[in-house]
Amino acid sequence: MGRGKIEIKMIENPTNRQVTYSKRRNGIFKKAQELTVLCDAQVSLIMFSNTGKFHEFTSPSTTTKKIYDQYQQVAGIDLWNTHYERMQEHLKKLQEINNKLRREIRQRIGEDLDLGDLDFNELRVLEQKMQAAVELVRERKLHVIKTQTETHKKKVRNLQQQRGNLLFDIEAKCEDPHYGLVENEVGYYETPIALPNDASNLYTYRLHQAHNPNLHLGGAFASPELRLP
Amino acid sequence: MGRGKIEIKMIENPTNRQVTYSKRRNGIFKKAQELTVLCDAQVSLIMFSNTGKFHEFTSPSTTTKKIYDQYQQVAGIDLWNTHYERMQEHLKKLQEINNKLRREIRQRIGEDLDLGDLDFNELRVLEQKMQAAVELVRERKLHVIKTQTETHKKKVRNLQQQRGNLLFDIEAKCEDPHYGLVENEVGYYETPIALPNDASNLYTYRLHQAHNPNLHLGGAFASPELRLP
DNA sequence: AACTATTTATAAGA
DNA sequence: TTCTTATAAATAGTT
Repeated sequence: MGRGKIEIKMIENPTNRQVTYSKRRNGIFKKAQELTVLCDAQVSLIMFSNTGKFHEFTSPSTTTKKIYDQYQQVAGIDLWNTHYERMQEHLKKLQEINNKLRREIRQRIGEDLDLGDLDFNELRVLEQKMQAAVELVRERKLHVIKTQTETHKKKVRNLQQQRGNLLFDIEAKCEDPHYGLVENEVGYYETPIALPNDASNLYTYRLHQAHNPNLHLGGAFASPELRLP
Repeated sequence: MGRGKIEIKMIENPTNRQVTYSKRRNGIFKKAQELTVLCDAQVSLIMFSNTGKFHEFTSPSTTTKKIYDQYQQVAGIDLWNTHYERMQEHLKKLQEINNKLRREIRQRIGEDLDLGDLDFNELRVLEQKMQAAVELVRERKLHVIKTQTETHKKKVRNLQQQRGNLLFDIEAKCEDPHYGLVENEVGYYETPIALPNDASNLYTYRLHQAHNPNLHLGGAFASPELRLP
């Protein structure tokens, strides 16, 4: 269909070839488009020229992926097999590791089913390991409780010292006639300080002592009635 | 290009449509083939008729997969993203579970790093669980060793009985003047029987006794010198 | 890219 | 479907 008939073989002249490619490509795309409309078909047409240029046509009613999925269904193959299989293998391996780990845990939990195929020696070794591990956890536990206790002791010591200082201060101020006892007490003890748990009852105790005017505190206080005028 | 010009719109008559589809499909395939040869291009042409019939053309120098791989490179998309991402997620989840399991095991092994962020109470609970598990393993161990011991005891008893029978037989045959003592011994003891571990020394012992002509066995044997002529 | 002589594709009919 | 054939469409070679 042209000025002359041509043989269907590779066009040697690159320019010619490129021109022909362009013309015929358009021709095919047009035909594909017409077929799509005329016959309500779905077409996916992908082309790469020998220079690597890419062109595609896809029927408007579909997408390249849809066509591709359909293609695979019909062809009964999975073009992604390699990739997919590699992932599947990875999944399988992880799953296996997972199961082994679970079994190990179950053994260490002492589940019958998983101890079933261990012989005496294996059980002996397992028991030793577990016992050793329990010791480690126990040590850790003791370490934690020891640390905690020490921290609390320190806090208590601290508070006791604070209390001592307070008493000292109060004593000093009682000897000064300008300071009233009550004001001083309120001023000191109504400050809302957040205290650690274990020290709170100690603090409460001090408060009671301090508020009871009938108690002698370190011999420095006396009830008003007993005071010398 | 035909007896009359046609409008490019869906052919309502199904038969007509089918015929046109068939004719034009062949036309496009021919054009695709020609383009492939003339211009050294790579073409992938996939078509589904509205009745679901599938046809494809692929340039001989390539494959559908190659074309689509190229397509994805050029288009910068991954048609398999959805699928792929789902698998990736699955992998990630498995990996996470894996890590948790490993950590649990490491805790039960007593590794410092993994006990680090447990508080006293958590450690106490863990210790209790582990101790209980050790007990289970110990019980299982004892059960196994008990079963094993009983099995061995049975075997020993069995062998002792066999020995008794043998002695009885030998005694009987010694009283029979037709049987030589030596032949009998060889006949009985050279039979290569596979014996369970713990019974082998017992057997050896019997062999020694039996081969030593100077030992009295149940009073039935006498050394040749002492034998009455 | 446009032109056009010619080849090719195909619509309609058989 | 396939063949035929009149005619539309595509395009090779040219400008």
